[in-house]
Amino acid sequence: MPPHLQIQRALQRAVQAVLPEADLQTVLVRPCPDPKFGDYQTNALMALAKARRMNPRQLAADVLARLELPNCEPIEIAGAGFLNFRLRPLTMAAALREAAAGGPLFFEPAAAPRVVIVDFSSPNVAKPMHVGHIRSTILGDALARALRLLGHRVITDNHIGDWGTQFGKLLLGWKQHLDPAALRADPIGEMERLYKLVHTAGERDPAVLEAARAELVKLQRGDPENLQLWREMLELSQTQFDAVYTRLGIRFDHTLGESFYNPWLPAVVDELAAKGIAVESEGALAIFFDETAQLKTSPVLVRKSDGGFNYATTDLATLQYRLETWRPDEIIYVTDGRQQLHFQQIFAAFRRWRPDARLELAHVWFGSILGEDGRPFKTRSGDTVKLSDLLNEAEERAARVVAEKNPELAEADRARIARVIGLGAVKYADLLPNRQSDYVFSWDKMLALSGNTAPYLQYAYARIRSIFRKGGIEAGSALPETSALEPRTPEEIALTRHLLNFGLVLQAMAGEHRPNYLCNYLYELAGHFTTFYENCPVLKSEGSQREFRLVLCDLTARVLKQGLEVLGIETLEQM
RNA sequence: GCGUCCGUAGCUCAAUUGGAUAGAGCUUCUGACUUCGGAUCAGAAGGUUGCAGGUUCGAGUCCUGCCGGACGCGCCA
Repeated sequence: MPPHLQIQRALQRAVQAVLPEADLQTVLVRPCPDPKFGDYQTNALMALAKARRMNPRQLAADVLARLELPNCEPIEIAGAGFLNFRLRPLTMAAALREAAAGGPLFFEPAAAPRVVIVDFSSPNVAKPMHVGHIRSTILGDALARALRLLGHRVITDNHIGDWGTQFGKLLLGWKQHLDPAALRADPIGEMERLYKLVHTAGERDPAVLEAARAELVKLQRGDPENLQLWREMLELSQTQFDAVYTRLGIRFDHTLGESFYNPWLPAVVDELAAKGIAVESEGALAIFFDETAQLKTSPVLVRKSDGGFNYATTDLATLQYRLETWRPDEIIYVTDGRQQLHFQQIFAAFRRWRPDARLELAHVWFGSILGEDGRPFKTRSGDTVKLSDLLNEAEERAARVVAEKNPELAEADRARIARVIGLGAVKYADLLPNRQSDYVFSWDKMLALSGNTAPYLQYAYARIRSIFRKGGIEAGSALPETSALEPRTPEEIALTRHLLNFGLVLQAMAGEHRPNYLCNYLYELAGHFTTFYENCPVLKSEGSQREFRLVLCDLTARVLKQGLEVLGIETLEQM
């Protein structure tokens, strides 16, 4: 078991002995902000004391008296009531050995795995995937990977936008203005052109809008011709989506679009009406809320006055289907922050509809991508940047740098390396900022290859692999005794301390759905490694010191690799 | 009007959700030994955390007011 969990559990037992009614979920340890205080600390006792009007230092003393931690140096109470823990060198050595011997890298897989559905990406049919889709796609994929690594059963589902009013305009455009050659050359581009054509015409001529609406009604009633065309649009779009996902290394367990749930919509609405949850309002069927100030601002419609259904209806039907099909413990929706009200409405409606369901619902939202002018992102022509163009540019820029830095590599290797570096840079740039901040899109920032970027982490990894190549050593081939694994120099100690925190950070990332925690951890890890690398020769050292340093290098490489893997980023032996 | 989120170094962003001296990258400047990859490293410079109050052992974080911005608010998804 990783040391921080040993401390945390001992601490929780001691707290329970002193304050039997305390919520142990709040009793957590974390890394010390400054090594001079120790390796780990807790500030939970101060919060517990405050809530009970107790003297925090007295509470700390009482807990301390019941705390048994043979793996730590004597524990001190500091400041207003912090407890600081310092690991004995042999404890660090034992933790390193456990991981080096093939155990988990400083984390403990979940004892009780949860079933978690991650709903992300969700592009729309007949539209190109643009930079706006990248955040949901990459963020959702990283969260799914983190939860999987921690031992949970993760189900990913791409809830694509394959139904709705846009198909009226698309069908009309397809029937009147389709250019078959253009469709073969660039299906999405052609469908987008058709949609815009009808949309613009509709703004001037109400008859066009009426014709589009008629096509939509025909589709919804199951007209064979329109259904056939709709399926064709779907298939063309799916091909494009798949190309992007393959490139990004992302796969979904399921792709159940909105249309999949059509058969259940009437029954869902009937049940909501029968239970009195949804009520008649201005000809439509609506659910009103008063749970929070935000929910009071507006009701949600589950049936329009013309009898049609909308977004909320589909989402409720989707919830029901997922609940019955997969029995999840949690569903995570990864979408734009503009949908916050919508998801609060869905969640609140669900609670009333299925009050007994033990299901956690999380809306993991992210900020908008803005242009350099600080306004929502558009290029000068008014179109957003296509995702495929962004990825192309990333690979091209990386290829230029690879050619410059490492011209002796074979051409085929260079292309593969440039691909890994370019895609890594894009993904990392997207995962690094706090997801809730709006961010300003910039080619140079998105595609930067130095500083706090994926290539910096990949470079640290490649350097370690280079040490093993140069020394003719197989990583993990000879594992020294625990006594030989005690860090001694300041650089060794700093690197070891940081390695030990990998599990803690993974847990925090998964718990709060924030991949930037892991990005920052890995960046700091690479920084500690580089400092170690500058100051502590590995291959030229001797005896047990050499063995220890090789283990440290190997573990650093493995944590970097696994951490990057969680972010969906590949590593390279050479770059 | 109501609601949500935000305002931190010249620029782009962090700050483990109330913790100890607010940290990085980019930019600028100064350095790096015939030692494992210079996509690197060491150092310098850069701050009244929008403004004014309040809460407490302790506030960038919580509360109130103001200034500024983005977004959302019944028949789109």
